[in-house]
Amino acid sequence: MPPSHPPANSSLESALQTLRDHQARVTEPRRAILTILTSEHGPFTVEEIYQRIEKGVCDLVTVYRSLAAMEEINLVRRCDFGDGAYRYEFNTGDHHHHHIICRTCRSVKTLDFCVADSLERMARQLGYENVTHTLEIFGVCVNCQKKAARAGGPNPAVPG
Amino acid sequence: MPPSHPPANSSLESALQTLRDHQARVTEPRRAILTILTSEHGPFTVEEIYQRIEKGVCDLVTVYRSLAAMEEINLVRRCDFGDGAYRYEFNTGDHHHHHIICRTCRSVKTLDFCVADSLERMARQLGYENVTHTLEIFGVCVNCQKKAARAGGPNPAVPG
DNA sequence: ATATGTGCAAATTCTTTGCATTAGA
DNA sequence: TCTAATGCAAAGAATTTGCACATAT
Repeated sequence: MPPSHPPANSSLESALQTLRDHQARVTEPRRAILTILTSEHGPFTVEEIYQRIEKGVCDLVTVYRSLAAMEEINLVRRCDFGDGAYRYEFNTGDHHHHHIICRTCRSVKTLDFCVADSLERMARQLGYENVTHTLEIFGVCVNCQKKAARAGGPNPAVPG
Repeated sequence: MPPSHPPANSSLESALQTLRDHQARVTEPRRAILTILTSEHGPFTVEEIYQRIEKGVCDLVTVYRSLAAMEEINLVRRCDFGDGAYRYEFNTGDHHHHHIICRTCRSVKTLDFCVADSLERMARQLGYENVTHTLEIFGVCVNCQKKAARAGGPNPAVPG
């Protein structure tokens, strides 16, 4: 018999604890947001998170405010895919990773390591403190390449 | 090979030529924008570029549209410092570089090399095409550290 | 001559703020 | 209790769009 199961969602639990540790309150909206971010992976826009929350639980503005508060205590990380809307993802400790974003379908692949640590180190050597970085990679994924090929081939064939 | 063009303000001239090569027209606003971007270094917000242009030469909207057109043909590069406004800089060929942005005073230092080429290569190996990336480093510069120390350092040092 | 670029005004989109009310600790 | 968090409405900021007019090629 399993004695005491590790909590079904330990990330969620420790996230809630992190809130408490920072004298931030554990409210229903925050719990809902963190439930989403600790289970589904991949950065979401504020709107996307909002739509995943059961209707009526909270306002869109609350999602904005909660995420801002969570970013401040490093519970979540804000990503910028350069399309005008910030995205948030759960911050799994200091295990840094990065994304490859498909420029066409906006799908996201996660790269589980980081090449920029050396850059951060250099920034520190230049005298900077509190160094962080953002790095995103963009491209067109295989699927979208295929679709494009099927649709309008490499030669649009404009008649003379 | 065309005969060697005299490199007067070579960056500006070749930028204008790039416009022509893409059947984009060389207008006064565009010339003004490129003059700024090829002489002053460091990415500027649209507003900053606009304010550097002699008053009356063009509308703010034209700066937006011109920069968008120029980005499409890779004449300029768009940077994102995560503060809500995009920034543009002249794209010096494929010689990639990156920035260290001071989180406090927003000053920018340029790093003349790039560590992310390997990441791009990997993205290509994963099947992605047309791969690019964005990478920015954030920190607090030496000056701002000093100011902070002078102002309200870790120990307010009440005399007596 | 004609497609391309521009100005002006208004619309869109994402995000933030003010303030009265609610609810965690 | 008592401060932090929320809802609602409205403001704000950056960017985009529509359309008549101007202009580079």
